[in-house]
Amino acid sequence: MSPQHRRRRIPDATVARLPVYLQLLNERMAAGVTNLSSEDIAALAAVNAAKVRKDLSYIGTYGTRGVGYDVEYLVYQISRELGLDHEWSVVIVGAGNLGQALGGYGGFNVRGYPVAGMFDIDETKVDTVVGGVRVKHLDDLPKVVAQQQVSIGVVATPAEAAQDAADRLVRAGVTSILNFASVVLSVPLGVTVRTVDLGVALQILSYHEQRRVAAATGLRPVADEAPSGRSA
Amino acid sequence: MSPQHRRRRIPDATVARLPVYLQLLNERMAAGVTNLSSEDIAALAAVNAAKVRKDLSYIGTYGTRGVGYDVEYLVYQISRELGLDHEWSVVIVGAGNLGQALGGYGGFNVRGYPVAGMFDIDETKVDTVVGGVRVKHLDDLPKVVAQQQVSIGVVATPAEAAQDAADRLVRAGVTSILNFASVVLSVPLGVTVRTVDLGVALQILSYHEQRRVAAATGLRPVADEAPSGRSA
DNA sequence: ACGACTTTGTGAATGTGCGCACGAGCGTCG
DNA sequence: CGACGCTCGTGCGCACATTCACAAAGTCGT
Repeated sequence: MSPQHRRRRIPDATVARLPVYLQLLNERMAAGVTNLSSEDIAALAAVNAAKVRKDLSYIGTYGTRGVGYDVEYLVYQISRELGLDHEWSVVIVGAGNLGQALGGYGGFNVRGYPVAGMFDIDETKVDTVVGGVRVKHLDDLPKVVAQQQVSIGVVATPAEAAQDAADRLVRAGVTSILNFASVVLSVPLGVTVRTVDLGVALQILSYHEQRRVAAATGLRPVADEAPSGRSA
Repeated sequence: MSPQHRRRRIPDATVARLPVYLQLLNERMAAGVTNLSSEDIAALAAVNAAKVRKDLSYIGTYGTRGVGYDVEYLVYQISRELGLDHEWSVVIVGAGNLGQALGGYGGFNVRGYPVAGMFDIDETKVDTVVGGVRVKHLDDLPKVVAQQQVSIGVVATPAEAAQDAADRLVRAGVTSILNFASVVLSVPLGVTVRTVDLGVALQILSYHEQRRVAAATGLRPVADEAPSGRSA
């Protein structure tokens, strides 16, 4: 009835998939496709069609029965839901190996996340230029965050320095942190942290490898039941 | 209890947390701590204590009631369960910005994932040296994978080349893929893929930011403007 | 040696997400 | 203009995940 469909809480699992849909919809749109069914999207995203429909239903009713979804309109709606209708400046803390790669990546700007500043505590790195951005001293962080209305911070420091970096970001007013260090950051309530840890990802993979090896060498009686192979 | 505790299927959610526990246990061990209770671990990992106990119960009963867990023994058990009792060679496909950062990162070797080779299709990149590894042509991939028994591959190519890279990895015999490209890779059953997408991570964060702003400005159902938002 | 205290391990309850299956709407064709 | 076919939106049951709550099992002090 009422369009308060919006603001209804969207499940985390769905929020995690929306960017994936958005990505592939953009790609198909660039290829000239104007309409896609939930089955089509499901195939492209390697998920269940019902899941696609349910996910999309959370952001509103934008499909046409008997036809499918208008790609352009859907892209617009998902983008708006994800807050991509304007740019979100980010600051990067840590100008080491990873920080430099991120700064030079370029993917930030393209996707609507311009790098408002890059910071390091190491004097020898300050004033070097990475990806068109000059590295500033960490003490200048609060000024930049305040002036450029930055709400997202990226932690690209070594593990030892990550908590301090996070503290400084929070104190400066950042409310979302993307953390690349192998540490569990402690932040006050109301601040969102997402950790992307290479080591964790590899260890999850090696767990599966390990099981595969164990299964192949057939050493456990209890092991294999369902032949339903899991994969992505 | 019984030794067949092992090989029981461990829930995905638990597998994703074990590396985090392992990380912090290692850190505390280095700091000289020999024993930790589930409460302690829970505090360090920012999760519920009951969850810690249940997670650990999946890999066996290694705690002592009234005391807690012996850190060293627990580290050993988790490591073994994750397949970290031996090294897993990895190959990296794509020697661009990201590939170079990964190769030079060093984190691979330290954590037991030595880089067996780095590959690119671009002739100008072949034979350059990155992080102590010489880049080889992608055509040499099968040889290296076979000779060094590599089972984990890293895709660090641009999105357009990612599927081809994955296909080559699979054909060469790799069964686990860590994908950094913004694409949903299609692989045969039995191959595990984990995608780490910077764009997705940022978009999840900006979704939360977006909600925060909407909440702060008083729940406008449709806000086509970006108001200046601040939060506590 | 025993009772008080601590902390684990786990059954049961609750919460969250997934996928089937089907009704509801839209377009199309006869 | 009505019947048919396609595809969306969603209610429902199932499986997985999280949290609670407590007995079991150990330690420690006296």
